Amino acid sequence: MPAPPKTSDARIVAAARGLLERNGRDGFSLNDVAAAVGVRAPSLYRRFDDRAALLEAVELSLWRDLGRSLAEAIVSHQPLETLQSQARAYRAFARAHPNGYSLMFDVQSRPTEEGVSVRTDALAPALPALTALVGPEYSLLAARVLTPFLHGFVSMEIGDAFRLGGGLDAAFEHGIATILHGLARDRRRARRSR
Amino acid sequence: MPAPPKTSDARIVAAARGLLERNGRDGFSLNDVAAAVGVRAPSLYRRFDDRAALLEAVELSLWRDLGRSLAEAIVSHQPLETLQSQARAYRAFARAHPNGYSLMFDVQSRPTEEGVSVRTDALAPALPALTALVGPEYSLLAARVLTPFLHGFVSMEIGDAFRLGGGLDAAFEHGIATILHGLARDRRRARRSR
DNA sequence: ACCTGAACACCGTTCAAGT
DNA sequence: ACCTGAACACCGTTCAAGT
Repeated sequence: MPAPPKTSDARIVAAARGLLERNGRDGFSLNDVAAAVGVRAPSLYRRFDDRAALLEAVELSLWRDLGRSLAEAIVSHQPLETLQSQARAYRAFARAHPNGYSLMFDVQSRPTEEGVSVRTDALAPALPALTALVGPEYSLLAARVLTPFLHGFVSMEIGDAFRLGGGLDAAFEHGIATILHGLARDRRRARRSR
Repeated sequence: MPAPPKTSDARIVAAARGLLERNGRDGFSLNDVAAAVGVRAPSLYRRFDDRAALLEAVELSLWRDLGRSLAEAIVSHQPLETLQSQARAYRAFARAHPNGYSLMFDVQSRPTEEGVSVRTDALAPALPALTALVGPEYSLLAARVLTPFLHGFVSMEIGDAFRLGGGLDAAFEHGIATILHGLARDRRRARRSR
């Protein structure tokens, strides 16, 4: 007999993402997700292998949105200005979705192959400006200075780990400026010594 | 009637810390902790308010150990060398206790007042060298560049987020060098413009 | 004084039964 | 074809009962 679906993968992921953001990782339950899409928990298993698989789908959706934000933050032909704008977009994304952001970097679940490619795609919009700033042979190393700073700063901010007062906006701007200028200087030094 | 305790706070915390490291955050259970110290789960509630309180005690023990590592890493009177040594100690600590480290920065649980002071104490051994490098009025800002980089780098490393190959040791050393030189340069510029 | 079994509410997950 | 109630194992947590 016919039995039309009551919901869809996309609706489930959207509901799960909203609930995760509202209730936090520890308050997230499949019962709530099922109820939010008008279904019972066992029905979710027709579409997702298990809780971890559903959370991974949420994670992928978050990475895609971050990639979109970074692409939209390309505001100039000046690599320095674009990278600053993208750094601000990155921070704004994390502050807008703190629980989602911490899921994106959750240590407990290793990224799958799809996860790896979605992450690579998400950060790709920042590569042209970074390469323009530091040169192609140096961009991977530079990314491994900039990205850790960004991730570390926003995850500490989200986790309330900055406790000694002072404006975080200014600290962030200063950190970005210090790092970007330091990276650009590294390149000049490498050139000179060649 | 007398009833001597079968265990102690310290033994419970030690067992919990070992189990957390072995089984991960999601595999951590009070039943396992109780079994490890020869007791039943309800007995743990005499000593800790709940699961969150026990995990917080584990977290505090980890922060104290990190502080000890950073203090032992003071190897020179040269601030640059000491900070590099401490950065390596920080990374080594995170790699030695990946599940513990991610608990220390877990976004889900806000730090308590005791948590705040233990964190401050843990990072204190790095302050003299940092102040010597960048000057007292600039050390907070500098800490907010260096600490995020350290935390971001090691949490990405632990979470397997560096996927494009290349040696992570070299990337870490390079990042530290770039940031420390950048911070020192900031100070010189600030001096000159005064 | 300290520990425990039993009970409760709530999980994630499976599966046979329903339509 | 899709959904569900019932069941299972496993949680964290409470508490009256044991010694």
